[in-house]
Amino acid sequence: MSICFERAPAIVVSAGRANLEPTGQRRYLRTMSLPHPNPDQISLANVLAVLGDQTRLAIVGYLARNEGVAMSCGQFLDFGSKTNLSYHLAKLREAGITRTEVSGTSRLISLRRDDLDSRFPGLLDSIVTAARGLPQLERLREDS
Amino acid sequence: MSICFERAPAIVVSAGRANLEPTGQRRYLRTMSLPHPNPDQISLANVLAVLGDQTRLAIVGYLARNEGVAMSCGQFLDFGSKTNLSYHLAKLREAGITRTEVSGTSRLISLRRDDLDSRFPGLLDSIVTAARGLPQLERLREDS
DNA sequence: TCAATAGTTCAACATATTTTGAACTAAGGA
DNA sequence: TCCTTAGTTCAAAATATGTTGAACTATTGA
Repeated sequence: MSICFERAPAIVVSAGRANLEPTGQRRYLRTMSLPHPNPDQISLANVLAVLGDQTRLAIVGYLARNEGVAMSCGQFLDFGSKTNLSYHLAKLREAGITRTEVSGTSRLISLRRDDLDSRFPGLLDSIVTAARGLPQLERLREDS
Repeated sequence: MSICFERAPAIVVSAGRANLEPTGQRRYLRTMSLPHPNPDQISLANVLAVLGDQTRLAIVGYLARNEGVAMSCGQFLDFGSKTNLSYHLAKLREAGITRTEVSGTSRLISLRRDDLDSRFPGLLDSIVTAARGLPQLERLREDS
């Protein structure tokens, strides 16, 4: 069991059926880096919207409490199902909140602290601090 | 034209048809204060989710830039239609972000700065500061 | 080379959020 | 008393978001 490949970027061939090779095969983008927004493309409203979700807020809290430790997707399995987690982690990456690096068969997730701090000073810290008093990992499921 | 009465609290009589007197008449709650969450009921995830919307973020930015000035709902008409604004202002109030006071036929909206600051230190300031560089009032419509 | 592992994608469904206009109410002023 | 003003409510439609399982792929290790 594992999770966290995340959605490949939409090299759309025909709407709704992305990443298909001419042969009809899917094309995964494991070896290339996943799309991350540039710092100036990170939108405040989007960051807030993405963090306005129990699951994602808990994930970010967990990342903050373990900053510096390499986190692979599998470590988040308590937060949801494999598929669902893949979805949430993609949201976090696409919003510019996390960075995802490829490392062998797994991926390493980290907070984009520097980018967030310089773009929205104090925001991440105030959120992470406020989130400390919140349900974490084990208590997440039944609370929400 | 005007806006901002906000949804009356659900003194539910039968689901989906709230605030009906036995006579079948609607009951508005103009003269009583509208329901606001207690400080300890303000949820971080909810605050973020509610602010993760262009319109509401712009409203809060506007309130922050005019703190101390009494703001009636009508002043926000540039942010949306009467009905729609009523909806967004209710969301802000229900999340504990704003306070709504009755004053004659209109209502005065203000930020719950003290409550937010003590519950989530630094959060409001970092958001408002970050929002300063964002589209405001006039530019809001075409941007989003 | 082959199996196992890690994670993604798709499609379908479920649910929640936004947006509208028409109908409405409550207070205040003429 | 009646009109105007300010704002709410409802119901319906449009849209967006979150959740699932089955099918899939890429890399690694045996």
